[in-house]
Amino acid sequence: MSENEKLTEEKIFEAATIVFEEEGLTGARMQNIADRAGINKSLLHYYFRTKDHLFEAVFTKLAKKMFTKFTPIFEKNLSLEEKIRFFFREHISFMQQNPKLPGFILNEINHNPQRIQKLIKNIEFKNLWVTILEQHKDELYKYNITEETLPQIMTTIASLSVFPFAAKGILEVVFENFGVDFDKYIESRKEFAADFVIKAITK
Amino acid sequence: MSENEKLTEEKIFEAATIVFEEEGLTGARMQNIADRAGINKSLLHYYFRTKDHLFEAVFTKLAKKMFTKFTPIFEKNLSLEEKIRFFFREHISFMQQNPKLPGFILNEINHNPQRIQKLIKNIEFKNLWVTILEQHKDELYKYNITEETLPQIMTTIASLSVFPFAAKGILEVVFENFGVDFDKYIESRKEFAADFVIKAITK
DNA sequence: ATTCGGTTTAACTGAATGGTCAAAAGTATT
DNA sequence: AATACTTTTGACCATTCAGTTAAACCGAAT
Repeated sequence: MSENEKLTEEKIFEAATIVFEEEGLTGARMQNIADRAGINKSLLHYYFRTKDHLFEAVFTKLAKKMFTKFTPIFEKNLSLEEKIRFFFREHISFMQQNPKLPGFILNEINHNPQRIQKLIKNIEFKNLWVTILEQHKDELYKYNITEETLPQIMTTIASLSVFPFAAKGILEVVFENFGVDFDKYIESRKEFAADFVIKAITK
Repeated sequence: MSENEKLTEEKIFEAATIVFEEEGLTGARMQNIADRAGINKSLLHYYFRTKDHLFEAVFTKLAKKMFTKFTPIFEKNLSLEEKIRFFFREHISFMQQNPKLPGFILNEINHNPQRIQKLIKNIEFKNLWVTILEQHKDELYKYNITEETLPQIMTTIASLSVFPFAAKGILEVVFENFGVDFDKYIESRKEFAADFVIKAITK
């Protein structure tokens, strides 16, 4: 039954997502995934032939989910400052709901960098830069942004948003000693990071 | 012979460091480590009884190496601005020589957060804050730093320094599309990050 | 009711892997 | 040179794990 089939596949996918995020590709066990999905291990191999197939499916979906969160900024009709604020709000909110995603993706890509090539090969980077340049010609001059500093600024923005989640395991423990609550810290980071960047790039 | 013993143990340690950094705890194979060290697999177990022992030894050493790079700032007799510049120069230089370390440590801690507790339990965080407060009382007022914003600023500084290495696998591929060289990017980041932070916190 | 497609299960396989053991090789001590 | 010790090795073991197989199950079409 196709109805049923989608259901099992969905169950497997969800279970695999949890286990892979938690244990990584090498640490994940097919038996563990099967147990979580409430099915037999053979059924895993019936739906996804090998562990690598299953991982590839899960990883691709999650990575796309993550990276597509970066792109809508280029489409919106907002000022640069508004875009920066919009990005931090949206991106951090997304990660609040998927806190293990950043660490998982960073780790798996570091471990196997070829993986990313498939994901971003269909992005036109030249166009992307041209788009920004056209949309914000005047603003780029108003701020300290040149073709030279753009990579620094882009990675800085990504840093401020992603790092707290990638380092969650450390920060939670360190914060405990300072009496800081991680969730509140994250909540206030949406605005702090935006303010910080805007302040830094304003002439 | 103790001379020889140190040598083999050192060889094992170096081999294990490379393999663990590359493959992680779960992905690393004892046979692989033995091969790289040019010794028999049994000898691994003679020096470090189990895989976990060996990992614990390697991880602890690397993590200490990493975290101690954060502390000397608190001892130096420099202005806050000088300290920030000093930190980015030193910390990024250190990671240039150990580019896989950040990703490795972040990942292993996320996977097993208890690990970090052992490492930082002997750091007195209350003292640390008092130290900063006393050393830079006037400066903290001069800049936009309060006890409220300190966690945000500390993690921001860490972000800017660590993230490019934690995301190395992604950035290298993305940069390629922009014609940017990762090593040059890192080199210029030492100054950029310092400028960026100082600009942002200056009233 | 029977056949037929897809689905699910239990039992199994073979390779990989962490770890052990007893013997060999090497070194220091007397 | 004999003894006692540590270091190194190769063969071996038990377990874990991804993946296979053949049979049972189940709902629908004939």
